[in-house]
Amino acid sequence: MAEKQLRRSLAILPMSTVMALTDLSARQIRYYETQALVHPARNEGNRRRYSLNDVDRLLEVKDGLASGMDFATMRRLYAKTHQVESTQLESKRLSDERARHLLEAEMQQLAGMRPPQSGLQQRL
DNA sequence: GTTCTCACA
DNA sequence: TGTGAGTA
Repeated sequence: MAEKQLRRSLAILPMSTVMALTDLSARQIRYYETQALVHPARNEGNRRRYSLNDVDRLLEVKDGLASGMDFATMRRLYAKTHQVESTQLESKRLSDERARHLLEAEMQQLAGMRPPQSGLQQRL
């Protein structure tokens, strides 16, 4: 099972693939990196290589931004996400889906959007 | 051909 | 955030 988590972290996707998967421009993807929102690996030729987790993160950043969140907020949010994922791996108590909903709920709250008792929050 | 960094009539 | 320049 740690196998799946490991594969998701393999940085093998080139910029073109990530662009297609996220519908973001190369410019935006690189910019988010300067904002410490994603940390792609580099190959021998200094080309960025993204993992499935990176793509996932980029997608989260995308709608986080759409919800009016700023980079600082998302950075803080991801620091928590790491804790959530670690806990998940250690205790095996949370499924990937559940962790994702947790993240989304937090995004909503931090963004000061919908009240915490609506939608996502209830399904947790 | 693709991606990288840097810079901005 | 887009785009063009000059590379690797």
